[in-house]
Amino acid sequence: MVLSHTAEYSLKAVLYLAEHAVECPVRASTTADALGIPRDYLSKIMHQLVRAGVLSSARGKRGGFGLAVPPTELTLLSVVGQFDRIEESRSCLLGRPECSDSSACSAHQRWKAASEQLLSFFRETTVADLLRDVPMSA
Amino acid sequence: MVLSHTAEYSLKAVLYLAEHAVECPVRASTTADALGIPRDYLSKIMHQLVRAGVLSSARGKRGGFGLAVPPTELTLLSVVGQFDRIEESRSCLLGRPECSDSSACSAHQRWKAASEQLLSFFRETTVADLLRDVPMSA
DNA sequence: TGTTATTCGGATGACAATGTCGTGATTAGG
DNA sequence: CCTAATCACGACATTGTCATCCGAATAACA
Repeated sequence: MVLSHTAEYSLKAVLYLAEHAVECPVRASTTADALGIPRDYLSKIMHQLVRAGVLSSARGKRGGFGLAVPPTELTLLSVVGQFDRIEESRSCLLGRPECSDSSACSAHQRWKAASEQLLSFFRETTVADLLRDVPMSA
Repeated sequence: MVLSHTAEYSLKAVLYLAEHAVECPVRASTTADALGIPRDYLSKIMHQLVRAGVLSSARGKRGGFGLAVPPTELTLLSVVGQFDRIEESRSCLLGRPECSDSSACSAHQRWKAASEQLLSFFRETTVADLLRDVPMSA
């Protein structure tokens, strides 16, 4: 519910590359097979991450994908945000444009707290944080 | 992002009815026009809420829709949950089935906190809570 | 230079979410 | 009883997401 399939795939792939693409680039098909994601679709997702500056790619015989940013500086938002617009979580749950801190509906405070916490999770957690102790089996 | 269009429509409609359908039922088209929602689509959504026991309906000349449950006892989850499966928010952000409190990835704690807070917002907030002081202009 | 492995990226299809339409069932009021 | 108003509900159209296919472009290497 929170993340689309595409966004979840992108996050899994980035984590996989952070682990396996430290020396040389890793092919898209290798990544897709390891994670159980459709090859051609993941390829497209990774390509989009390249254009966003998150991944780097190399064509040709020993080509593949790798991180373009150190894991400690790569937030989950910069990955997932390419596909799901989680920043634009409405300030008002009901889409009222004028709902704000000054002119708030009574849900505003509680809703803001919940949505802000979700957003800050993606904004403050880095890829390195997710690699501490887990081998990312699947 | 958090709610689908359908779920957001349903919540808006319920709040509108909670305010305007206190005496007599309110027509679907009136509600749709007031909220800027496609008429026939909202009609379908409200009908689904009737079958779920959230709304009551009356056919015929002076028919329309009204709440079937007092606003103080109607949680947002019971409305929105008819359309979006927000309860099944994955325990692990990456869909790892074995990720749990005992076998947790390093994101688990923070992710759990954020998603739990979101869920409890919908589970504990009632329609009455959202009506305190706002006229729900749009 | 030619072959091969790989990314790049457009064309296309499957499917679900969203939105529209039309017909029938039910009720109020003349 | 008749008519207008309204919900009930399935059929259809549109749009967006997810996924596949295939032909380039590119680079390593013999």
